[in-house]
Amino acid sequence: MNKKELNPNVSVDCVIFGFDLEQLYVLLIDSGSTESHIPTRMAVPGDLIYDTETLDEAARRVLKELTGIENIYLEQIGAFGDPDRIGKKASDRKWLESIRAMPEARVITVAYYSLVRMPNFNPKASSFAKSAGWATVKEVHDLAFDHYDILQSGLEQLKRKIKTQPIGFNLLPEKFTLSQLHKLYECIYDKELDKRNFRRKILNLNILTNLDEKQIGVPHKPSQLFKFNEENYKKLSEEGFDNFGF
Amino acid sequence: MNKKELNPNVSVDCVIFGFDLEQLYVLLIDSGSTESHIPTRMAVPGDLIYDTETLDEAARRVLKELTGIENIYLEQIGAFGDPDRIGKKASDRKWLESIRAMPEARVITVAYYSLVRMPNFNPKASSFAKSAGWATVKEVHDLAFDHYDILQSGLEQLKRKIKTQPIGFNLLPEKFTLSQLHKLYECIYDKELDKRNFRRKILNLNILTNLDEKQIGVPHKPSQLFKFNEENYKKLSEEGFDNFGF
DNA sequence: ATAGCTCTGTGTCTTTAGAACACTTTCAAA
DNA sequence: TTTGAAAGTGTTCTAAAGACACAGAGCTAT
Repeated sequence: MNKKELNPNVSVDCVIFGFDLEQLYVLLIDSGSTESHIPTRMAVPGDLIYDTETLDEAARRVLKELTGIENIYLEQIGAFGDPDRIGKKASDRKWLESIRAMPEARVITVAYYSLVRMPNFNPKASSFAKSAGWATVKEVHDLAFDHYDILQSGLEQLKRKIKTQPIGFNLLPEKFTLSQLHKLYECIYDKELDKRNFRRKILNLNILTNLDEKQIGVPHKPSQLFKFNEENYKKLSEEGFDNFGF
Repeated sequence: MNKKELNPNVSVDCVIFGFDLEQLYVLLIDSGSTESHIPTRMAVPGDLIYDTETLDEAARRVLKELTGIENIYLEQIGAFGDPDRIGKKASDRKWLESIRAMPEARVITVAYYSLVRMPNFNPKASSFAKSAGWATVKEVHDLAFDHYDILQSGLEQLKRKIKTQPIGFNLLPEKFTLSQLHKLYECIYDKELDKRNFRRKILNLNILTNLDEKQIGVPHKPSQLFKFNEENYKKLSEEGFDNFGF
């Protein structure tokens, strides 16, 4: 890939969600500045696009560079194009100057969100991130540029999408318990869901395979382990199903 | 607005939906070429953006230039950025050469859809449209560039959105009958909906005001006229309502 | 060994919403 | 005044959502 093909007008930004079986997280990078007069700017990872790649490819490139993983659930949130979006805050401009050839150019960004299995990887530094780490979605109140808006849009879209498609499994280990799935939905909606009703609904969909395995080493009654049954889900959605109903 | 500020890399395209109380329409422009060896290219209206305007403003500018109307329901569909999206078809390139200063440049487009009252205006020629006219959504099978994909995405988003928000009223006259509203939903979903169930549901929402007026001059029992009650809808949505349930 | 802690796992009833279904009324036109 | 065309109106049945409480199994601490 030739650096000359970088398009200075269009970037992609990726809201990467993770779940540690307790809380919902988002992956943030920071400017890592050692100059104390430049406040650290937390942001979601992103990069300018190359003129030879599609927008989805650009997003996957950013994800791969940061996480090393290639097959990640990815979906576009939309385009963000306020002419002032990257220049509103002085501290943002400082950072931009350090990473972009044309820091003053207007940049339209196309935002994506993706869902990953948190334990699968440690985010690593990359060309666009001096350091990277997980923050709980709840604790994030301010981000560089318009990234807070982007995060909220991504979260809304996740809430909407997870009602009608089984994308939550991308956030869980391959083998998971019903309680963990239950907790995931509670975290995403930020509200309690009745345990029995939740279990009834999800089991009636018949899209989980009971592995006849149990948790080991837990200090309480061990739970059954399940995995997502893709075939049954396909059958279900071919019948016109479009609602998990949570 | 200064032409020098045109950004050659980013455009907006607008899928404009209309409803004539019988069918759902989309507004298309064509190249209007008189040279018979260049096939007419139907497309949704769009234009490159200026570097000083937001994406929404660019879309509204296109809408205003084409229709003369300013306050139009508008919502972003998303970004379309395949590197080949405008150069795949030879006939598209011919047209591009006639309207763009840099016809070979890669252009990412941000697509919007909007809902208008069809009888309110006649689309007029503009800087980007030698002629413009309505086509029923059903009869459209092929459009320039990736505009057919954009149309389908817009239609999907409309279907989704109209389930949870009262945006359909933007397609109807200010005063409308329940049958007209019913027909609108049937057209958008392309399937029959039970008349009595539809009326019951929509009336129970209490977001319509009965105007105590009747249709005049119709060759059958005249219908009550209603209008959308914005205040009641606001109350309803503040209570957390998010489902029309069709 | 046993008492206590913690999370798992299960069923019923009530309420609400959706789906199916047919006939009478009103107006204009012939 | 008859006819045609759409308006307007209720009930029943079925399916899903919501509310709700206690026994079981494994680990730990004493």
